[in-house]
Amino acid sequence: MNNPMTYEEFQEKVGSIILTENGNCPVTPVIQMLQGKWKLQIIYELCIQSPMRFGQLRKMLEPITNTMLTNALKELEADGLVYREQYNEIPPRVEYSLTEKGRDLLPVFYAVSQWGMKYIP
Amino acid sequence: MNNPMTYEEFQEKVGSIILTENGNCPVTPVIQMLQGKWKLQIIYELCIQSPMRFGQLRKMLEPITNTMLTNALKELEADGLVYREQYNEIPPRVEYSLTEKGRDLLPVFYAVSQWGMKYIP
DNA sequence: GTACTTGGTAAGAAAAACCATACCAACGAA
DNA sequence: TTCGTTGGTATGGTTTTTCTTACCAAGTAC
Repeated sequence: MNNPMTYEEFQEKVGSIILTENGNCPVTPVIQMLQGKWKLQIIYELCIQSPMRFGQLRKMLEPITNTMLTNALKELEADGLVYREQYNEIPPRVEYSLTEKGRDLLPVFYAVSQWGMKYIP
Repeated sequence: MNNPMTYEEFQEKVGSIILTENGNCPVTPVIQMLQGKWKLQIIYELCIQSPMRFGQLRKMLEPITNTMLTNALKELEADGLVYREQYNEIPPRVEYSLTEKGRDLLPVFYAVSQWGMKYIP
């Protein structure tokens, strides 16, 4: 991918890669899953350190609010990207980590960061 | 990436890949650039066929409105992903195509679609 | 018994994204 | 002269997302 492709080469790759057999785009639902102001940053923090407590995450993501962090984590958990472990202690302790499904996004991040390093100044 | 990594292996990859020298995340701005209900679909259509006229795109993306298509295309053009060529004819003719920068997103789409094919039922 | 801790909830306001509808300019065809 | 064409713009309304603020439960330290 370092030499610019011809348009014909590009077309060929697109046809075999982006389209699945039934003609649906598998990219859109993934991007939708990662949408929202905080989700990527949460995943990013959990890449760097895992597990992390709720309060730890909140401090890293300042100025995120409880509400937003809770909602984003719930959705990430519902999508199977994040695992939540609750300990029966007082004051409460809850730890979040990436699942294998979440960690498998690494090649995506790799591709994006390659692009970003080329094009983002 | 077909065999699950250990967490240590994962950490190592993250450290060398996702972080740029200055410590900023290059993933977030890319995802932000692709956010919005229509942008990915526009890029997708332009992958399949390029160049495309405004009206052609609108028909492919039905039920998109003029306003939304115009806005999305403007932003994609401002981000350098889409090229707009206007011809001095009546009735007007305007053609849109992907730039090299836009086409270079292909590895990203590839990585995403690999993930999607593994995890999206 | 009072204050402090953590990991949240609840309710409503503000902001952003999105949509519906109407309109326009300029030329060619009828 | 009127209609149809294309690629938009303008305006205002609805819906979705995000933010603000206040509150809670249950222990522990003082």
